Amino acid sequence: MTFQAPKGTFDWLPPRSEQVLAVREALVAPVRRAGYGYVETPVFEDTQLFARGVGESTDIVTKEMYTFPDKAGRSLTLRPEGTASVVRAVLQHGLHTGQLPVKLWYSGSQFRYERAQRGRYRHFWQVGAEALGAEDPALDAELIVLAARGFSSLGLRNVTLLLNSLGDGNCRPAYRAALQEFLRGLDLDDETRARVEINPLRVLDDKRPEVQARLGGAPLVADHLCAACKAYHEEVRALLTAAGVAFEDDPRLVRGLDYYTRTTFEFTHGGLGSQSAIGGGGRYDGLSEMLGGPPLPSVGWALGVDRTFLAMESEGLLGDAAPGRVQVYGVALGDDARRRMFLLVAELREAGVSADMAFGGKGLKGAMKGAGRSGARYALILGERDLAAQAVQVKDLTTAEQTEVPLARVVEVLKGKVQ
RNA sequence: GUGGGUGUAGCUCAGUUGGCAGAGCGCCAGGUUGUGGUCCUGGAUGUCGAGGGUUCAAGUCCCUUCACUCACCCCA
Repeated sequence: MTFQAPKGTFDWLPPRSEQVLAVREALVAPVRRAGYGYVETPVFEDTQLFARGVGESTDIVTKEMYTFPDKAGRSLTLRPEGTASVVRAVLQHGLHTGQLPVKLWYSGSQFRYERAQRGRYRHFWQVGAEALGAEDPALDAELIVLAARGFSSLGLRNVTLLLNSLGDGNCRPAYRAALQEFLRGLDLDDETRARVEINPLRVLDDKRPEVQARLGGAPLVADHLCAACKAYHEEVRALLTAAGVAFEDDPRLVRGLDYYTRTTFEFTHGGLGSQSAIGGGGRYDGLSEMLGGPPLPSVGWALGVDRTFLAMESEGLLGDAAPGRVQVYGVALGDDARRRMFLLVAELREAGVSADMAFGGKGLKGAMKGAGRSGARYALILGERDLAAQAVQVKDLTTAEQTEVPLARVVEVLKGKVQ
């Protein structure tokens, strides 16, 4: 062993890598059907984008970013999340000056410098969707429904949707002050006490039992929402109910990014251990302005691909049957036959038939073994005898039935067999 | 950043009061000189995570260190 993947990272290898690809596609499919367009942004951005967008007081910004100077001395950061980049791209290219909302989805690597554990890695994969430039509870509901459909299309049953509203610029300051006053009266450790001053809402999210025990009488945001926020939230709830998406009201659900306003939600799964969130998001009406743009009320989510994979594994949804990698596998004996097989395999691929062949000068037995392992339905056997007869043996590996087919017709015949 | 657990073959793991480095799976070859998946036979593969110490002798005991992993914190 010479090198290994950096701490907190891991490799996806076949056959699991094929499965994770399918998971990613399944999560994205509902969004694409809803008219969201694909956006791809750089893996690194100006550090200030995240500092201002995600929030200076968040753990992500204060402790978890991969920040580095480039050769010209610019401070860059590997993206710890996707929303800030999407908003930046929308503003930079003026997408918001066209018809609203702008609906976008993305899929890609995210990076956070954290101590790794099950379901939490320094390099992880998210798919995300954002709808920018419209304040409409139907948009919040649409995104939540699309995420729920993504999870259910994978067969996941043990998923819980938690829902809350954080209020807006009108009602949140008063709530924040009331909460702060309550929290200051509690006996808390220094770190938590500091959080009370910087971001009191996140204290509600603390999972430590001794902290939770003290939060019993804490004021809840639901009781402090202004009329507009309350009506908005009720509409989101009603739409979800109408769409048949079950949810739980969680007045303590806060989430760790500063830009959220009004609707927040999280999808959790019971099979993951402590890293139970497999997706989450919310409304971020003020983010555009924080990044120097015009008011652009928006909502979005990100779903964790790796965590969704783990959730599926815990529900036994992955199976262990490796899917066939190719439909046809070539076995050649002798140099002349090998050269001919090389061309035949290329012709098959051109014709739309997936094909592989034995490499490395294996004997017949070893090559046939390779055919079996490839998962191919058909093996093509070409020896000197067959070559002389301008024919190839086509063997059905599931029935062991073997027929001779003229070389000139074999592509056509196989095309018909695998259709 | 804090606390636990685990490091032995490619993988999953045994290894007794300290006494020749092991099994299953996988891989390779043969049984079958032109036929896989089953079966039988044989074979290869080790810095026992690393460094130091105790001992006639260390995978095993002691110290240090590294890696992985789980949990806390936080989050997808």
